[in-house]
Formats: sequence, C-alpha cells, structure tokens
Amino acid sequence: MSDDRRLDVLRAIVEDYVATQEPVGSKSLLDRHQLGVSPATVRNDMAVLEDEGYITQPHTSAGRIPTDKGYRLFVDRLSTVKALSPAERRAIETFLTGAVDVDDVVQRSVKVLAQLTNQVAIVQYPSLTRSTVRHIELVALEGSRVLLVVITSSGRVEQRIIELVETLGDDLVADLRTRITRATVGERLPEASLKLAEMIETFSPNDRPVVTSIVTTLTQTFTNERSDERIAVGGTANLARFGSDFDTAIKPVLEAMEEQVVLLRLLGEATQGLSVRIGTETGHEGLSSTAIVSSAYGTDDLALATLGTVGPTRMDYPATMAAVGAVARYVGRTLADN
Amino acid sequence: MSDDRRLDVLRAIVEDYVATQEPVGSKSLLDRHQLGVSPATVRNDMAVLEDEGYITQPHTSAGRIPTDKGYRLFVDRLSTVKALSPAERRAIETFLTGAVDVDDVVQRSVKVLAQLTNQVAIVQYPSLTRSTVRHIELVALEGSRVLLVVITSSGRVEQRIIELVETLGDDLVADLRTRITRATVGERLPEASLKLAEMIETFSPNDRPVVTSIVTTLTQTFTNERSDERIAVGGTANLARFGSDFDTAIKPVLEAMEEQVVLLRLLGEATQGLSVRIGTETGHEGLSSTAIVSSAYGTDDLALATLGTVGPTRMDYPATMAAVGAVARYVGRTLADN
DNA sequence: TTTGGCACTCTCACCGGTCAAGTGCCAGTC
DNA sequence: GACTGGCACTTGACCGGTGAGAGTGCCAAA
Repeated sequence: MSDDRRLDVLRAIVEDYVATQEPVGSKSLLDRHQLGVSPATVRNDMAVLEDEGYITQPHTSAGRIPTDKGYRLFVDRLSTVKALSPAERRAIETFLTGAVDVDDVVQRSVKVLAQLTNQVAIVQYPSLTRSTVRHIELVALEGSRVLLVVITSSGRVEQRIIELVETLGDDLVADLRTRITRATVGERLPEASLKLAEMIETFSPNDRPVVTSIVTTLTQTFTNERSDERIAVGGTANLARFGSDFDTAIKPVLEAMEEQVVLLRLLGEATQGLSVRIGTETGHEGLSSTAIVSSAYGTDDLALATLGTVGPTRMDYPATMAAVGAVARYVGRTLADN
Repeated sequence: MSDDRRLDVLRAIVEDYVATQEPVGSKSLLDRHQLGVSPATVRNDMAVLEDEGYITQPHTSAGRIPTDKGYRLFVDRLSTVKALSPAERRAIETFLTGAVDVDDVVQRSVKVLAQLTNQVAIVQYPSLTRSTVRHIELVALEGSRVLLVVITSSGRVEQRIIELVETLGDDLVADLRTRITRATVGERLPEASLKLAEMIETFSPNDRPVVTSIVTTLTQTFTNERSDERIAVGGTANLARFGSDFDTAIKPVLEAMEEQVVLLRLLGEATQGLSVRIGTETGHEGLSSTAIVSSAYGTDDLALATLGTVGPTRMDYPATMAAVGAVARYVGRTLADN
C-alpha cells in the first residue's frame, strides 16, 4: 500500500469538495482525477483516512467530506500556494495606488481582498504601538483645552482634545512642544511613553500637574487599546457562501464581525507569514465551520498589523492564501512609501 | 357599511401580521381583536381592502398580508408612536453619557439603536458642511509638508497632510494661521471656503501659489463628499429577522450597507422629524421588502445629520419610530453639549 | 496489494391522501 | 341596506410509502 496515494486521495477529496460543495464518493472522485486505480482501492484508502480522522461521512451511504484535521493536513502538506493571475495582481495594484491616506489604504484593501477571495475581509489599521513617532504637535485651543496630534511613521494621525483644569501659558505650550518632540520623535511609542515620564521631572514643580495630565493622555493615546484596535471589515455580502442556515452559519459570523475584541483575537498576533486557522482552531465557538487566513503586513523588519479573511472551512485555501499574502505585501509596501 | 371599521380591520391585520409573521385570516383575526362583528363581515371588508390595494393574498385560501400601500396607510393614519419604556430611555442615556468624543458618540448610538429596534442601525456622522469652524490649525511638518487640523462646532476633528512644492517659512505659516483663523472661525464651512478664497488676494504675489494650494485643500476638506459621508452601521446580525431567503432578503441589504453612497441616499435629506420609507419607496431595488425609518438629529435650529434603521417592511413601526426619534433627540443633545 | 462483484444502507425526490385554514358567495335576518 | 351563517371550494402543509441512485463494506480472486 502506498502512503503517497492515500494523500493523493485526500487532496482529491478536498479539491472536489471545495469545488462541488458535495460529499465526494469513490466513483465520482475518479471521474475528475486520474489516480490509476479502481474505485475499490480508493474506497479502501478512504476507509483508512476516515479511521485516521481526516475525512468523515455525513451519513452512511454518502460520500466523504474532509474534517478540520483533513483540511489542516491539506494546507500543511498537500497544497501549493497558487500564483495570482496577472489580472488579480493588477486589480490589487490599481486599487491601492490611488489611496491618499492611511484610512484610504485600509478601506481599499478590505474591498479588494473581499473581492478577490469572495469572503469576508478584515484589515487591522497599522498598529500604533509598533510605529515610531514622526511628528507630535501640541496646540492651545480656546479656554483650557489643548489639542494633541500625533503622526506616526506609518502615516496614521491620532488626535485628542485634553481638558485641563487651568489655562496654559503660550510659552509653556511652546516649551512643552519642543521638549515632547525632543523626547519622542523617532521613538517607538512604548519607549516614547517612558521618555515622557522621565521628562516630567525636568519641569518646575509649578507646572508639573499640567504637564503630567498632558503626558498621561499622550501615553494613553500611545498605548490605548481602543485606538490600537481599529479594524475595517468588508465583503459581508459574501456570507452567502457560508451556508444556507442563517442561525448557525451566518449569524455567529456577523456577530463576531461586530465585536472588535473578537476580531482582534481572530486576526491573531502579527507574526510574519501566513497563518491559517481552521474550524475549532479559531478558538471561537460560533466560527467552528469557518476558517481564517491571515497575514501580518508591514516593512521587512517590522510587522505593522494583520489582515486576513474569514470564510467557510470548505474554501479554496491555495487561492485564498495567495490573495491574502499578495494584499499584505502590497499594503506593506504602500504604507512604507508613505 | 362603516368606513371606520374597515380601517380597524386593516390596523388589526397589520398588527397581527407583524406579531405573528403569518398571513392573517378573518377568523384568527377575531380571536385577537374584538371587532364586534362576524368573520363573514370581516371577509367582506377584507375583500374591499384587497380591491383597494391595501392587502393581498400570497395565494388563494391563505390569509391576507398588508401591501406597502397598506403599511403606508397604517403609518400615516392608523398608528400612534409608542412611548418608550423607562428602561429603554435609561438604556439610551447610560449608553450615550459615557462617550468621550464624536466617534464614540456615533459608535454607541449605532449600538443602542440596533439593540432597541432589533434591526440594522445606521448613523451618519455630524455633517461637516453644516457645522461651524471652532478651531483651525496649521502646522509645519518636516520637509515641505503641512498638517492642517479643523475642529468643528459639533466636535469633529478632521485633518489632512498637505504636500507642498516648496518649504514654508515659519513666519509665513504663523501669518497664514492667524489669517485663516480670522477668516473662518465661527463660520459655516461653505461660507468659510468663500472667505478663504477672498483671503488669498491679501497675500503677496510671491506667496500666493503656496497659499492657494493650502486653501484648496482646506476647501476640499470642508466640502469633500468623502469626509461628509462617514457613516456607521451596526446590528447586522439582526438581519436574521429579515427573512429566511439569503439571496433575496439578506444579501441585497448587506450589499447596500457596504455602499456609502447608497446608505446616504437611504438616510435621505436631513429634514427635521421622522421619515418612513416603505418597500419601493426606498428607491432601491434590493430593498423592496425593507423599510427605513430615519430622523435628523441636531440642535433645535440646525439638523446636523441623519440616523435611522433598516428593517423588514413587516416591522413594529410605532416602536421603531419611537426608538429612532428618541435616539436622535439624545444624540442631538449629547453633541450640543460638546 | 489491487480489483471486480455483490449485498446492503441510506437519503432524497416523488406521489397521493388527508387535514386545517381560509376564501367567496348566497340566501336569510334584522 | 348591512350583517350573518352556512356551504362548497381551493390550497398549502403534513405524513407515510415507494423506488431510484449513490455510496459503502466486504470478500474472494487475480
């Protein structure tokens, strides 16, 4: 018995099932793939594959469908990432080149990713905490309000309006601005926060309360989860492909898509390279029949954030992985140019 | 024959159908409403109502369901807006009072509106073009870049980074800042644009190219559709209630929800008061079995923007209208306090 | 180890009958 | 003239039975 052929059979089953959405039997499998053996042999192989937990039958006398474990093996060892067609590459390129700012880049990537994969696309905004400060600005508004603007290396602009207890003198504002700038520009945001804390000491005791309150807000802005958590979702209309039963197949996904916290967990840590989580591997109950393909994007040396797609476990993994990878590369490049 | 009773019958049909989601027959209608007449009489009334186009039968020997025209009549003449329960009022209040900025207010209102109505909620960000300028700031960044920040009366903060052809002198930036401030603060944005155009003349011919390019961007920011079009959507999981057929009932709605342009048209012009559009009145093909309840929000004298819900035509109109109205009032008040 | 054959199992689509709900119409009553 | 009770008719939903089709497991033979 050849171990290789059994894997070929598994691959054929996955491919057929993804294409037809129907349990695949030994005979119809041979109609579409030349394995050079008879149906009976395939049946034997299938029995073994089922014993080992890679495929399963919805009911006796039905064909087989892959299990999560089967998809896992397929992704890990049986598939090669499809190359994108030139048309697809061009689509990504033309979609992304017109973008004017970070918001725009994210918006457009969600759209193109959803379109390419026919799935639900998720794109996380470039992380604040992993960027460096490019520019920081402090502006006195009317009354005792101060506007704080931070521009990061990835082009994100964050602003906060701070309500102070007392009005700031113009000279103090100017002084603060230069000192904050000196302390933070070029630094990663977490380190910038540390430097800022030290900086407080250098002010006269009189000014410290005000300075502290500004620095606190600034630090919050740098490290605040809420601002680090921004995420764009698109292509929800593709949920149609997830299955016909709304309550079990579609509703949980829609609910997850509205929960930033869940989305973040799903995208996962921004490790370099493609990550595929299948079924229960997503760690989310409602998503047990979906799979998530994600990838970090960023510059060569620094992952800025993550993007990916959510689709049914019976998806075209090679194509999806190719699309996610390509969009991640383009987005990383686009933001680096900024 | 009493015309009033026929309207009572229509009201009963709408109420029953909304409650049960099933065609209502003459007999079961009398089980739930005391009309003081026999089923046969109700049948006669129903026949007339059907002739007039207010109700229809899915098939012979089925009960009747209201047509769009029937709902229209119901909304216009047969229903009174339900008062919100104290619990609901409290829910809105507690949800909105914690908001820290405009983004937060909008985010939270979408959520609470979706929750209250069990429908898809849409909230437009406060319009830029209808706000006045509260503060405007011009900051020279590194190189020939300039950061422009506009804060409006409704609390929105918009920023743009402008790439100039030449580096600006510090004194020119300062000069520009004060002059732009003088020209625009307190003005409505469209008028501010006009004033800015005039202002260009007051600069020396040397500086005019730079000034023009800044003013242009500023004007674009003020009147740009893209920034005026920001919209938040929530409660898409409630699409479950729209019907069981994904392709005809749910997909079109999801698609519409992803198209800013469509959404804007659906919310409609921000006229004061509640607006209800039923079925084809939405002017959007895919939404022929949905209804949109929307309302402008803002201060007494100025509508800032619109919010509303999208639901199936068979919705509880009085309750939905009450919720939309209440949330609009609260949001208007919250933003006015800002 | 592979293969062909065979008996077996299960789902699904189809069919016909029955049931319940609802209608339209008509003749009778107030 | 408006309302009512009665009746015949229509129709979708439900149910059980049936047959076809697809697929399986197993076994003996190559």
